[in-house]
Amino acid sequence: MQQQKLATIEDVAALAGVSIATVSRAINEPTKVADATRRKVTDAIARTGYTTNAMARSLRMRRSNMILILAPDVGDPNFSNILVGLETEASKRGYGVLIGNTQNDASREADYLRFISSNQADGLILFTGHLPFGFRQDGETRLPPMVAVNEPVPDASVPYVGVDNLEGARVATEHLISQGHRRIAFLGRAPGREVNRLREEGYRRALAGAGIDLDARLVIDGEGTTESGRAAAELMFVRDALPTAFLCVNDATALGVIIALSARHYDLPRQFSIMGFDDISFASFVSPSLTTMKQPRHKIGEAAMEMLLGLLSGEAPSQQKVLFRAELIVRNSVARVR
Amino acid sequence: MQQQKLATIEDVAALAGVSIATVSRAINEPTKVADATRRKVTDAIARTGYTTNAMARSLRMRRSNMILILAPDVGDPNFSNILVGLETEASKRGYGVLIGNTQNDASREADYLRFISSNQADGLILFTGHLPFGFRQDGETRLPPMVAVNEPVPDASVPYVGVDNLEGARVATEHLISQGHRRIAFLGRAPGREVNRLREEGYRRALAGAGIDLDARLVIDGEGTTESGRAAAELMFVRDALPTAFLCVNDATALGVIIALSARHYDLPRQFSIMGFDDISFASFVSPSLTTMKQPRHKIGEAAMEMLLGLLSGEAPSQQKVLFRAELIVRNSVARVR
DNA sequence: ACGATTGATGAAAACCTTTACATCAATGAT
DNA sequence: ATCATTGATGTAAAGGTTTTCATCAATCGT
Repeated sequence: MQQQKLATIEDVAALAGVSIATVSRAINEPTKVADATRRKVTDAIARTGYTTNAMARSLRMRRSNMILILAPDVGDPNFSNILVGLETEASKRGYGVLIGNTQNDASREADYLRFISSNQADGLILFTGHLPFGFRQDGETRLPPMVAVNEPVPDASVPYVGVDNLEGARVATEHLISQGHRRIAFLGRAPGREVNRLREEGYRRALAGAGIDLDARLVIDGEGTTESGRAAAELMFVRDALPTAFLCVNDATALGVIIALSARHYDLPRQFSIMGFDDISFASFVSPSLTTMKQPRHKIGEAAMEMLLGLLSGEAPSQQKVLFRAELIVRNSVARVR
Repeated sequence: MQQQKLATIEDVAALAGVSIATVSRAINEPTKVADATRRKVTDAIARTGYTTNAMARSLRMRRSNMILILAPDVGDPNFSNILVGLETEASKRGYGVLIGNTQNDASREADYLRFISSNQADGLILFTGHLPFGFRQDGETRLPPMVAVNEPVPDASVPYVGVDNLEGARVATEHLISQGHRRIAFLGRAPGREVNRLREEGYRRALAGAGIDLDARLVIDGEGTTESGRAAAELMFVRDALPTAFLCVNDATALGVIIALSARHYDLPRQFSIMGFDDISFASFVSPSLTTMKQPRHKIGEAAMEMLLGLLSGEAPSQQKVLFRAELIVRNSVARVR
């Protein structure tokens, strides 16, 4: 159809009056070719509009210089910023990225895995929090180089780059305590999810550190969605065990709490303080704007990609786990307790 | 390093006791091979764990069965749902997708374009609203098959799949009129942006259709961000020309308006009605929840991909422009005028 | 002045497929 | 019984690179 017969390395070689080997070298190892011929070659390249065929190159080199990013949902508010970091670092090192949107669907995961086994990608970044489906079956197949991000995977052999959730939650809780709060609820308990578990642990330690006894009725389950936040807040009213402040496992949950409390016509933050975690984009838009812990997403992306590319070039991972500190962002959803 | 010598078609052939040609046929055109041998081959494939090398295949076939999606920002709330539609249709037809996050950066666009010229992708989906950078220079280079989505590109030769903005804005405006509003503001005028222009035009036609004179002070510029929405609302107070209802060019703008009005302690929607466009995910979360026009994003994605794949197989595009109707979603941000 | 070293280049193999063409046996028609 | 047709399979070429090895000229050290 539209194949207008792209120029190949042979066309360039002919035009420049050299062999294809020389052209290849002029492109990839310019120092190994004499100045005069290099000029002839670059000239011929410009004239022909030659651009090297990535397929042929990958076939020969047995690697694609591509990284596959597996994400359950590219719409996730944490995703896009981390992605930019990943891309930045990858392109700096001559790699491209490829995004697979799995929707947590096993067959989609398996589909995307073929990118690896068919050499279309050399390494893997996992947002999914678990090994992709195809791998879980047979433990014996060698895992490709990969790095987890956003959510660690249970399999300990996969390095992880993320935020220090425990420490972050502790800082958040201490911030609330510093504002005089003693009855602080934790919304979003989910022992099965590593992130939630760690944030809860940070919360507990901060309370313990301040000598505050934990009221078990103030810890509510939730997976971290807005809806779960709303439901959790409602549940507190049903139980009639009210806190003065809500520490939410993430911003989405916090948003749900704000919605629930606004619907009950409370004056925020005067009557209740609310704290989130993540600092997703509209944490600053919602009203009251959300005091939260900010994940350094760009930096996380860069670090993860750097680690993966290191793995690819044979380096042993310096550490299995790289954690960045979350930063306290003070906005308007937390007030001093009355 | 981790290259443990993947099985090739030759290994399979040897194991099955046939030629590599037969293996290839058994995989790609199963009917052309006898049942007995086909069984032997599939068996051998299973035993070797063979998976066909996409690079070699693409090199030989001169196409990759990959589609490149160029998006300025994967975090855009409209993006992810359209993406799912694109992916669904692509994978149904044996294609994979590859996402390029351009950040509206010319050099990134050019980078990603090499995917096309180096045969790593066969076609292009554009979210960017313009031809990618490399193309704009030299008009003579043949454009690859591509389809625009979300935002049309000025170049008329690029087919477009999207929502009927004019009609949708008209319906939205008529909804406000049906609630008794006569002083309706339009926030987000930007004649240079096709989407904004069309929505404004729909607004104007609805007013004209209802015999309402347009008060020019009620039309405010804005590119469509939350911040622009907030600023536009503030500007109305400065001008002291207040409407009873705000038609916002999109939900992000509407959110800005809600923030501005809430900050001024107005009771919404009793004192002002607000309408958005797009139905992005948190339109239902914000308070008051947003009455808006819903884009059928999944359907748009599917249709766009279908059209692109049609182009790739040589079909002429049935139409240069495919528009879906937006659906009115009534929530709580619009009230009858008092 | 001569052999050894260096530097630049070319020939050809290898990477793994798909597919046009050839081959061969079996079937069908006369 | 013979010839044409069909169906299944194999052989080999082609797709565009990179890279090893060989070649050759020029430089260097003595």
